[in-house]
Amino acid sequence: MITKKEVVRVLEDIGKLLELKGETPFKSRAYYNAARNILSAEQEISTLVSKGKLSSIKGIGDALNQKITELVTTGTLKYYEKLKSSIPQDHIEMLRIQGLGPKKIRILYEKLKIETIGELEYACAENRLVEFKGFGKKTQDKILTGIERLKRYKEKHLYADIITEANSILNSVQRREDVISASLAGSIRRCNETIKDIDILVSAKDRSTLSNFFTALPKIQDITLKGETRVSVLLKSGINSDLRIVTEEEFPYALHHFTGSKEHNVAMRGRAKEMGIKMNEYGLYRGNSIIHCKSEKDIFSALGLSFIPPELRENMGEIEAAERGEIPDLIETKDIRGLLHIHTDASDGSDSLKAIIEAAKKMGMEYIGISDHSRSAQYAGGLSTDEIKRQHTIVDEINKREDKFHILKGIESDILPDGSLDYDDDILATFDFVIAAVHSHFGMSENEMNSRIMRALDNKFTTILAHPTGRLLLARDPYAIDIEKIIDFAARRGKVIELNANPHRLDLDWRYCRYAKRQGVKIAINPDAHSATGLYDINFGINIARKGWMELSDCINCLSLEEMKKFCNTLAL
DNA sequence: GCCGTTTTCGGCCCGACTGTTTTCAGTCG
Repeated sequence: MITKKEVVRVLEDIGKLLELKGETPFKSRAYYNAARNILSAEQEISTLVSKGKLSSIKGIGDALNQKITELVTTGTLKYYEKLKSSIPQDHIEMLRIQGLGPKKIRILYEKLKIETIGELEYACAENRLVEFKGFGKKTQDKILTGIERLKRYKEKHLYADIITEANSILNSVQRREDVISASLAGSIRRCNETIKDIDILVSAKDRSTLSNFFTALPKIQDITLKGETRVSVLLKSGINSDLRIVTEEEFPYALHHFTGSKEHNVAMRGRAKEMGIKMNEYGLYRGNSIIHCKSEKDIFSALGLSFIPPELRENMGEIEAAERGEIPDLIETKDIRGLLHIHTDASDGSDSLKAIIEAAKKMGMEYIGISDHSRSAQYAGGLSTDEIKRQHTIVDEINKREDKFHILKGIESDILPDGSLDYDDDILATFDFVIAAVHSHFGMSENEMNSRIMRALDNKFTTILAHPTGRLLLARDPYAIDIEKIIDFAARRGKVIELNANPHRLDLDWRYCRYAKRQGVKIAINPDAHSATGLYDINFGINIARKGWMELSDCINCLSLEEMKKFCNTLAL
C-alpha cells in the first residue's frame, strides 16, 4: 500500500517538473501546498481516499483529488510518469545549483540539449553559455561555482554543528556599538534539525559600516553578494551566512519575515490580505498607514493571533491554532526532572557512573536512568548477565547513600531480528525500565520490521522504544517502517516512544510527535549520552520536542522521581 | 491547480540583488 510520504514525494516532484516545464508558478505551488497539507493531515491517505474525504483537505480540488486517488488505488500515476519522461532526470537535481533556476535550465536544454550536470559543467568550461540572451560571462562563472559548491557542500548541516558558530557571529555583531538589535533568524531560529545557512538579522544606525564589518570577519572565505540591506557570504567552514540590515522600527517585522518559514509567511500574508492589510518585511500597512508593532507579538496580535513560537512556524496548523488561542505551552529545559538512556564505561560510554552522576546533579536533575548496551551488541561492549548483576549492586549502594538523587536501573536492549529482547524474563525483571532498540538487520522489509518492533513493544518488560526509525541525519536513511502503525500499536500497549536527542538522530521526527500526542503516546526525550557532556544533548531534543508541539505533560522526563517509579512499575505489570 | 459573503474568472506574497539589459527577467529567500 502506498504511504502518505510517497504521495507527498510524488506531488513535490510534480511541482518541480512543472516549474522546469515552464508552467505557471502557481500551478507548482498548488502541488507543493497539497503535499504539505497531506503531510500534516490527521488521517492516513488511504482512509481519506476510500472515504472520499480527500477534498476536505485544504488545497485539494477536483484535479488533485483525481490524481491522488489514482496514485493511491493503482500505485502509479500516469500524469506523473508522462511528465517525468518528458524531462531529463538530472534537471531536478540541477535546480539545486545556486543561481540556476527552471527558466535557465530550460533554455540550456532547448539550445544546447544539456541533460546532465556533467554536460552543463563541460559546456561552461567550453564557454558555450555566453552567447544566449540573458546569459553572460558572469552567469556562466556563477553556474560553474554553483556546480563546485553543490559537489562540495551538497549536504545540509546538522543544527548542532553550526549553532555554536552562528552564536559566535551573532555575538561579534552584537558587541558593536552601532548595532541596536540583533537575532538569529531562518531555520536555525526555528530549530530545524538540519540547516542550510546561518541567517542573522540586525538593526543598525549605519548600514554600510556594518556590512563592511561583516564581510571583513576572519571566518569568511568568499563574499557571494553585497547590497544595501543584505550581505551573503561563504564561511571557511563551508556554511553560507546571510546578514540582513534594517532600521530599528523595521526590526520586528523583519524578524518575523526572515524567521519564516516561507510557507508560514505565505499563509500569514494571505491572512493579512484577507483583513485588508499588506504585509512585508518592513511593516504591516492598512492603506498608506503603518500599523505600529514593537515586537513579533504585536504583529501576531494585529492579525488576530496569539504569539506563535518560532519553532512552530511551519504552516502546519499553527496559524489556525493561534487564531483559536490554542498554541500549546511548549516544554522547556526547566521542566526536565530526570534523564534516561545514558551509557557508562561499563559498555561503550567514555565516563564512569560517578562522573555521570556529578554532571546530572549539576544540571539540576532529580534522577537518571542508566542504560548500557545489551549482550548482543558486542561491538559496544554489551553487558553479560553477570556484569548486569555487578552494576545493580553498585547502583543499590549509591542509592542507599544518596538522599536527594536516585539512579534507575535500565538497559538498552537490542531487539533481535525475531522481535524478542536480548535477555530472559528473569533478568529483564530486575530493571526499573527497558529501552528496546533496533541495532542490526536494518535491511528487513517494512512488514518484517513492523512485526519485529511490534513484538518488542508487546513484551511486558519494554518501557520505551528507542530511536524508532534508526535514521542518522545526513548519513543514513530510516529503515523501512510504518511509523504511524508503530505509534498506534504503542498507544494500545501504553508504551513510550523515545525522542532521541542525539543531534545526529533526533528520532522520533518532530513531524510525528503530534501524531503520537493525538494517539496518547508519551514521549521520552533521551540524551542517549555516551559521556558526561553528552547529557547536554537533551537540549537538542527539547528543541525538537517543542517543534513537535510537545508540552510538559507529554514527556515522561517531566515526571518527579516518585511518579517515574510508579510509571515504570505500572507498565511492567 | 485552487479558491471564492465583494468573485466561477482572475487572482494567487513580496521585495532585493544580479546580470543582463537600457527597463527587465530570473533567482532567491
